[in-house]
Amino acid sequence: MKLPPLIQTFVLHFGEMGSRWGISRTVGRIYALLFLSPTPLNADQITEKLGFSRSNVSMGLKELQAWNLVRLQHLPDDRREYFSTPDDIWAITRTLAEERKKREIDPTLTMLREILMQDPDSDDERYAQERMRVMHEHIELLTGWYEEVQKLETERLAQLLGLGAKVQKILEMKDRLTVFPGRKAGKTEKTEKET
Amino acid sequence: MKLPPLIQTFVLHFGEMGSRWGISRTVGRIYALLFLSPTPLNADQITEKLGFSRSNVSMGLKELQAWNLVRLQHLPDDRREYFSTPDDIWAITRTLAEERKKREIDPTLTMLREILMQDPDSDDERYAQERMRVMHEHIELLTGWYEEVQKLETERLAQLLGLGAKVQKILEMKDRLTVFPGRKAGKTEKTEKET
DNA sequence: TACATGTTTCAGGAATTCTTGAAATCCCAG
DNA sequence: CTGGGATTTCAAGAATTCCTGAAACATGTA
Repeated sequence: MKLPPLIQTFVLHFGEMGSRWGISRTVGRIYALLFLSPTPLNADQITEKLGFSRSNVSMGLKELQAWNLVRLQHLPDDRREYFSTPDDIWAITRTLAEERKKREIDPTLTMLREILMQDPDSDDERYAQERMRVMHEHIELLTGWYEEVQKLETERLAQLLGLGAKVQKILEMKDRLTVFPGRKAGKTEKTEKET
Repeated sequence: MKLPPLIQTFVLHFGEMGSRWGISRTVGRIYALLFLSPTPLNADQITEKLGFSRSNVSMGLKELQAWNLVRLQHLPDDRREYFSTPDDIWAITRTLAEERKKREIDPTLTMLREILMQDPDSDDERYAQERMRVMHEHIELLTGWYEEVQKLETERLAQLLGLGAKVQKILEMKDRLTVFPGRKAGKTEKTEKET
């Protein structure tokens, strides 16, 4: 692997982190390389730059495609497949969140729903089921919020994140409006749900 | 392993998911068992219920302690160590988020900061560094928001999540107040940052 | 100190995951 | 239809991670 030092550091880091992110070292490095590349790369170029086998690169690219993390395109007068990552970092984040949810959360929600439909046979099971009910409700709350937020335009999302905890100020304001309804109270009090 | 069926399903599921969560099968199962248990359990009880080796349980508990996911306590007149998970699902979520950030995000932020201090030696490096700068800024925005939100009381947080995308309504309201300042505009326009 | 109970360490075998090269497949141009 | 570049599949070897039993260690008690 011969890469400029800055790029190499980044690529190696992504490789090492790969295991913590649920992908392999190879896949992490390929992604990192593509992310930093000003132009799309084909499999042979990746092989050459990273120095592992052609088939390994092929597998890695396949996995990245399954994650929707790379874009495949063709160049004019060239039969080879070129890969790149989206330019928009927000888009990347959205994809990442979506895919991780699909892999890490959804199966658990399904499992919980199935268990909660069954009847407990003992006190231990009754207690366990109650714990699972709480967990299920909690995850639904989190993913429900996530899905709503995922729909926001990037601009709004950035605005929300920029606010940080100042959201609290807004919530407090809303409370005041709800408790002592003013002109705008009608609009906001519908947003009340549970405390 | 002999457990009531509902509990066994949950425990096995957590074991299988373990790999996707960055923990091992063993650790996943131990955690699941503790989560569902109405009383704290000691290592021998866990060994007995899950049916793998005592030392494996010991390792697993050690790892769960490193994650701050289990609480160690002693019972009167008993020298053995008993383990349990916190009752509060919000507390569990906060811990999980904190630890994952520590393992999955922070090292990358550190690496990015180091690279960004260096001078590029070529156009490729210049381009790469620009990509990294964007990534770094983006992650800082996300983690900055996360840290703010992590400080909120659980009640406020639940309120925020319950709102979902209705937050957008509030943001729009804020916009209106900022553009055409009314009585409350002074308070909210300070929260403006970047769009 | 000797003993009993409980916990951790650790080296090696088991299981899983990763990586590779060779062969098979695909697909377009001529 | 054929030739050849491009990609994928696959079985086997390499590397890594997981799990175990035995031994070491720790701690409280007599």
